[in-house]
Amino acid sequence: MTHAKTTEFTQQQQDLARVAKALAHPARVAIIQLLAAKRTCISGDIAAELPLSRTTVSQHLQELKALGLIRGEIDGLTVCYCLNYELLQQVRQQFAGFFGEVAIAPASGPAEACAC
Amino acid sequence: MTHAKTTEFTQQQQDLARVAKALAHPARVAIIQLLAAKRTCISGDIAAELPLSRTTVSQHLQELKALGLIRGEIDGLTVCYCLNYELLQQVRQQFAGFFGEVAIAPASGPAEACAC
DNA sequence: ATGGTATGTCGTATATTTGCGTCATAGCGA
DNA sequence: TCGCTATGACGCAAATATACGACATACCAT
Repeated sequence: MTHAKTTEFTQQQQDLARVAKALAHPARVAIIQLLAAKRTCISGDIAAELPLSRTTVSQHLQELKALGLIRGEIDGLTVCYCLNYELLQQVRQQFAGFFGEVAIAPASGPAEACAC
Repeated sequence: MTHAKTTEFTQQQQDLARVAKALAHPARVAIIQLLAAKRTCISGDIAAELPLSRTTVSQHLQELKALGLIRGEIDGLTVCYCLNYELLQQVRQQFAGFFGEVAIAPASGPAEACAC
């Protein structure tokens, strides 16, 4: 009985893990914050603000874009990256739901054995 | 000017990335949800519910414990794993703050060039 | 003590992530 | 047209994450 594998992970769990992974690197957190703070969202400008090479920043941008969290529109020579606020709101709800389900102390639940 | 590295990542960004990484795997999301749902939080029981070997689940538990999100108390032969609700609340606030800063559409900001 | 059970640790193999240099592409201006 | 600049794509190396079997430990019941 030591390993049973009765259930698979739910879609909800996989979705949450996917978006969490997008935030699992300081560079990507910083990129999102930068895009939220500044109006000028040019890829090159972003790279200049981060302690990473332009190539690496571009990769992180692609990852965020693949998830749909940011959008990139070509504007002549430069590329304009912007946040996808609709999806961000959705993700915010996703996290809020998770923490609402998980972060509330038992308080007045049924008695249990575990005392920790 | 292509790579400048003017700033480092802030502590806030690193902290958020660290907790996000903890949620970046479906197994760890599932573990937290299990601990929140059930009162019986024995390591073996947890492993039986997941499509992973007991060893792997134990590793994920160690990762969560290292971050402080869960606590493990030895109870005779078995180990009682419980959520650290205080820290979870803190993390919830951390995410709420991040999304509050980032997920709100500009609406009536100063005019900008980018139309996407 | 002895055996059985529940758990963590270690070593290892594979997959993924991260970071960056180099190249290719594509637009802009002289 | 001819460079020049901004940017993504490709390939590679190092680091990290993931998964698991085999072993070690510790506890309980007999």
